[in-house]
Amino acid sequence: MVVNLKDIAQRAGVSLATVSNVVNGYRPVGERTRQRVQQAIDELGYSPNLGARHLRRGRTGLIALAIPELTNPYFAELAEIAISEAAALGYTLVMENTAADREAELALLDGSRQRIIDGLILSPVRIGREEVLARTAGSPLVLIGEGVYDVPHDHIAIDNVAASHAAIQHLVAIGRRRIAFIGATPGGDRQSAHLRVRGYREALAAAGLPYRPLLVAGTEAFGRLDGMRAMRDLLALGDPPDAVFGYNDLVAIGALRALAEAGHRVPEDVAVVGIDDIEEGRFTAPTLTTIAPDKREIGRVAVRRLVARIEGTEVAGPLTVQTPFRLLRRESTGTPDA
Amino acid sequence: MVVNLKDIAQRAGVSLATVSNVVNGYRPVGERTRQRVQQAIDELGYSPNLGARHLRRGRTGLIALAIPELTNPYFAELAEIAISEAAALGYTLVMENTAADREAELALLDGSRQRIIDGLILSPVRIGREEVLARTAGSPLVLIGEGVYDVPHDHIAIDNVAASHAAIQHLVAIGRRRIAFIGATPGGDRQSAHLRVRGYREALAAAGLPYRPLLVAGTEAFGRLDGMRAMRDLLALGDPPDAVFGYNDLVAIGALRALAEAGHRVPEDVAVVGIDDIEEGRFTAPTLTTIAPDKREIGRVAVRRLVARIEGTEVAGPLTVQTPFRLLRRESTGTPDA
DNA sequence: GCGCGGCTCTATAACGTTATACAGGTGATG
DNA sequence: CATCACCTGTATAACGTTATAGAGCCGCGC
Repeated sequence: MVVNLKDIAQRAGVSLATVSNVVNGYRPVGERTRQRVQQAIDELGYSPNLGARHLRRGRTGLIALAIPELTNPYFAELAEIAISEAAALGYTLVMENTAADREAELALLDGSRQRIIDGLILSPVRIGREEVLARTAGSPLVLIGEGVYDVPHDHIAIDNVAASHAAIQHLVAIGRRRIAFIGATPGGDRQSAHLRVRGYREALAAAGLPYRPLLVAGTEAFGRLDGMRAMRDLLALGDPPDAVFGYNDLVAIGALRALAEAGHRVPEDVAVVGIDDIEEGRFTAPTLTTIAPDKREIGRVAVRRLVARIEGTEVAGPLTVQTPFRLLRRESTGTPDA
Repeated sequence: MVVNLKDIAQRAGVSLATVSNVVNGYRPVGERTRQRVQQAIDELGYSPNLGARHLRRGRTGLIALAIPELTNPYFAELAEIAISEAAALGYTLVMENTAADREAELALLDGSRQRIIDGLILSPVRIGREEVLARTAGSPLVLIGEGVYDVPHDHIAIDNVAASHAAIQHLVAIGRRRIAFIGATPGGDRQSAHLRVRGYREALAAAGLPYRPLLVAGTEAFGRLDGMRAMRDLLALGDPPDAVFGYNDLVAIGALRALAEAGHRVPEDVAVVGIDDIEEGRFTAPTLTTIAPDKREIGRVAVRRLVARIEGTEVAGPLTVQTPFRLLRRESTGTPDA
């Protein structure tokens, strides 16, 4: 049997409204009656019907986290953090899988889906500034990752150019000169790829190294398979690279596999660096040097900002938050950290 | 502005109830009026308020998938499948992370959480038959994975004993004699570990090989780190194994890492097999032989069964469904499939 | 011509909650 | 002693939907 407010009210001999006030403290209740009501709640085991509450309040208590692929460990780790953070704030997080599909992202931005969620955390991949600005749905939106949008929404991300720059700088520091990049997008439609290429070029220039277009490999997607294929192509060049920087850890891990298959030693012949610090990279042979974003920070700030917007709480700080990152040196660049 | 049934009714010049009937076809509506209403819906862009609908219907349209860890790629892949299957059936799937915690699993089984979801798909880890039977919450429950429960709920899983047996059989077939198992639980509290050890012992016996307790390594959890540590311990034995079967792919991948660090060749010195067929295993060096469960089938059947129970539809077949699996031979056992 | 069944559509009462307006009682104040 | 403000608690109207009961209309059969 399901217990509702009316049952409690009868049991405690008070009105419906009083019970409601005890439950959510909207208005003060005398100490004696409060105790009687509380006792009735405990005895009957009441928990509010969220559907009804949400109908009345106009909110559902649900927020969505939309990511391009759950099977990318980076996003799985991020989701795990966001789920627990949301739960701590009294919200339930539902995952949306956009599959890096433009239509899916657009549908989320102003779709009917919105009727059920109070707010959306979106990791956009295929859409840009215009699409975000054209958004009609009223519920709060927080963007994570990717590029620079300059839109009236919170945006949490690392500085992609600086992160890429740091990775290349490290490769230069260990003496590499022919450094390749895997994971540029032909059409330039993934902003973060564009930014990471920019950091790559800036770092090369800063080190006085030439920019060789042949060493920049485009990929269709950003998984292990893409990295492996691109690495094979690079190895087929007359003068192959002595280092590779992957768009993310998955791509870099695919490159590791291609290098192993072709009999090249890592890092002696080719050094490899990725981005994301997924756990997998701590167990590859060799272990993978990577740029580690602060996933916990990203997940927490994104959820907190969103909830603050939903509840109309004051939010401190600028719209765009750049979260810190650091370089983790492992075997794939030959110089593991202590 | 948010459009509701009343707006549509006014616009189309019909009653509220008629619009509702057009929307969800509860009762027949004349062709002419249906068209007028449909046109109004299209023009004003109506989508139902799910909170209100759910309050009225007594259902929320939400189902939960509770798994021990989202960062295990096996579960991430499974979740991706379940999410899309649920969406296809008109349900929204929310993820619950039990973190392999007994209290969390119990709370899900009969907790207040239930008020918001219509049904639960649970991958139990720390609870057994009694706890499931003691469940008080009324909403449907579907179990996935793990052991044999014999409870009045649908249960989707592979035959763990047979799967384990098949893996060992393969190792025997390629000539291995000292076969270790990594991922037994000391207390025996994870049922599937128990079953996989049983399959291991049965296969050894069938091959006329002795059961050596020293070659069965327990682990705290079932991640890469656990596998790595256990493998190190096995290598420290006076007479190390010539093959290893991991509780899952993650454990096996940890073992691969330990073997590489210690300078052992795989598969020449030690062959390695896992279970789960996570994508990662197709890119390790060497690639990982594994038992591949049919994840798509598991995810689909679990969601469909649950939805059928929720909606009171007739369900064919027995409560316990054993989904198929197959052995994928890769480099870590030296005999890749064609 | 009248009654009756069948077909559309309408009016309305829930579902369980929260917020508003109001009522009753008490203590302080003029 | 009357008045007023305050504090607790109550009655009730929403929120947007669906399901039930019933009303109007038309055609058919006697």
